[in-house]
Amino acid sequence: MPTPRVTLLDVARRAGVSRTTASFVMAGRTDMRISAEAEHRVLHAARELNYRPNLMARSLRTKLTRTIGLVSDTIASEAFAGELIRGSLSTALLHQHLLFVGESEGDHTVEMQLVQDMLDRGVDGFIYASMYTRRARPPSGLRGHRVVLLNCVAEDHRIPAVLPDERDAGRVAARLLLDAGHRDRIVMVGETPAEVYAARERRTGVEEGLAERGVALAGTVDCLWWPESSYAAVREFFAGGADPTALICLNDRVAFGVYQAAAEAGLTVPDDVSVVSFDDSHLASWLRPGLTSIAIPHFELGRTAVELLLADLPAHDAHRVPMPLRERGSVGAPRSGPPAAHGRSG
Amino acid sequence: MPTPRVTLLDVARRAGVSRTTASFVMAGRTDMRISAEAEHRVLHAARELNYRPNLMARSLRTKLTRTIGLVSDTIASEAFAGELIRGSLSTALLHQHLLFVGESEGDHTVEMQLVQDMLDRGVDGFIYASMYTRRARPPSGLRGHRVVLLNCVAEDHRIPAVLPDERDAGRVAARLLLDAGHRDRIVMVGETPAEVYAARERRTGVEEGLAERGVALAGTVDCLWWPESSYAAVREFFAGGADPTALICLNDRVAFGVYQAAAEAGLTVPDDVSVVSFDDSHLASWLRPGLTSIAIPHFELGRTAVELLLADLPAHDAHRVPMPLRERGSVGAPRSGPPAAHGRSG
DNA sequence: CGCTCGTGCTGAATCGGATTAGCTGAGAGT
DNA sequence: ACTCTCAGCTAATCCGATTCAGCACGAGCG
Repeated sequence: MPTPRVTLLDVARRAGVSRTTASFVMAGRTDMRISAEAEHRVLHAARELNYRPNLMARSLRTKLTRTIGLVSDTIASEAFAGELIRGSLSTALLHQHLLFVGESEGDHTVEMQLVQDMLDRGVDGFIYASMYTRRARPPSGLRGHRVVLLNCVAEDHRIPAVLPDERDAGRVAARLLLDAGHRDRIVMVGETPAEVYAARERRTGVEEGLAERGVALAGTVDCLWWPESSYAAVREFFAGGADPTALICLNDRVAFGVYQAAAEAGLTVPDDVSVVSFDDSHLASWLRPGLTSIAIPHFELGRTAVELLLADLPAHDAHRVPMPLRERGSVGAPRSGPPAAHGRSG
Repeated sequence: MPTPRVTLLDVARRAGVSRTTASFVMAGRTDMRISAEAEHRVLHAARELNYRPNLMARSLRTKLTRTIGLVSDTIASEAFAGELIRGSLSTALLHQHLLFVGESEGDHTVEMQLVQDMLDRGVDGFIYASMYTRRARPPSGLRGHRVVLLNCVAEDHRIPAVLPDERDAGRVAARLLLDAGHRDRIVMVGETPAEVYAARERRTGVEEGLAERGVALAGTVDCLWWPESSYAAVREFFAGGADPTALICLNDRVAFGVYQAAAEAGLTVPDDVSVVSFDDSHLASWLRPGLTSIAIPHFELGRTAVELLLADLPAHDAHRVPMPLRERGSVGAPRSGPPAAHGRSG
């Protein structure tokens, strides 16, 4: 039954009051005096008729739609995008909001069209999300509207942003190893170009975490953030006689390569060498032993962005979301004595 | 600059015509006579003022919002969900529509709330999507509204549905092997419970495809759709002296297990045994040799659902989307002579 | 007894478009 | 000269809420 929609007038008539009165009761407003009697009649009638306000009509008047636009560069490519959307979505729903989702695929024209289309539909605000943390230039159409950046920061820092707290994650990784007993044979694996936020922050965090207890990195293995690259670099590192007790990998793919190189060098994780990493991708749970990794909190990022948007907080620099440590089996105590001889022969 | 919105009245005034005339020009309607002169003035004014119609106001009158609700059970868990959304999204955008995205996580209450919230915002139609093909009971709130089912079918078959053409995919797999020269030593791997749509259809398709050329399956290896299960079952199969030239795996994870079992039996893919599979997940491209697999067309499924919804086609049984064959290196000609001896010793 | 005041409520305007009904002035037909 | 079209436009209404500006009535007060 495609029921003809019940309007406020229907409710008012049934309750024997004016539309105005019905409206005030439904809005729960107390600044206008309504008798308990009338209020009850209206609520009763609304329930009986199964009244649902027409949000388009309301929006026309109030300029509010209880609707948020999520504009991102990529939805499909990375598996975790789903979690990010899910976090935003469920939080929006909690606040009686709905989410328009749009993806630009990096195309600036598409992005502008999306923003326009959403504005035409009167979204109350925007979440402008990037799938990897970067410096971004949100489209000009967003100026003058409520916006929260997700996983990116604007050039002028005038827009509130939600970011994973990469620096703290670095500190956590450092402390984890220190607590396990490692000290001056901790090495970092992976390049850290200054313009890559996650790289810079993670490294800084690690160094800070170690410095807190008077320790410094024993060295760095420079390589791309891919298994092949880290495998090759770390194999050479071992071959050159290096003898770390722990390796901090800048992401799970790097750690994957490190596992391969360690196995080839006859080293066991974590007995001979401990490994800790960042991202907590699926890979981390697939590896043997399970890789201890510090997760990117995708769901929380989405949740926080929506909370921030709806709370309309002032734009301080950035809101950082803690990155949770997922401990598996790749970190242990360092070998106590001097290192056992090792090599390809075993 | 949070520009105060330009209204139709502003445009009309600037063009020196009435709101009515401006409205007709903007709507591009020809059933009302407007001089070329007036039309030009209106269009010019609209452009000058950068006029954008207020869609809430329009919707209030027309009951159309150019908005679609996508309600699904799961967004995050499966990686391919992104592609499905992306297909729907880009197609909607092409038709000047926007997409509300909602996920129920299987919770019926959440699902109902989502549908209500979307209806309150006047969506023109729904896409009710499932992340794996199944029989579904769309919530009662959808009754009387335009709906397309995506990746699921309703019990009463009264709602148009979009499904991957699994049966045709089965035929394609069969023909691929026949064309490569295989005939009566083709074996299927994976269980096919009647209630699992993909299983039933894929098997039927394979049998049809073979039957077209007078061939029948040489046998079936029964196992779950997971690597461990197929590995164990196929290993036993080989150990029992079975000697297939080709294996049709019911998905890529099954094929993964088959690769392992084949390697262990000293069989090379595709020289000793050809393998073809379904899904075309990432796994297929990761395996060596690359796995020839028949893809689930996620993007196309999303696209087709939106097209169907907007075209308002009558509900015939189901709209089937072709599953494209992705050829890699796992299918070759069968060994010509009698099978070489083989076993664990190679 | 008339006047103010507070309570409880209502009529009408408003938001920005779409749409219906009708008005005007020029040229054609008789 | 007098209707009759018809092209070309406009006034008015509607969609369904929110909200401003009162209005009636009874109690309290001097």
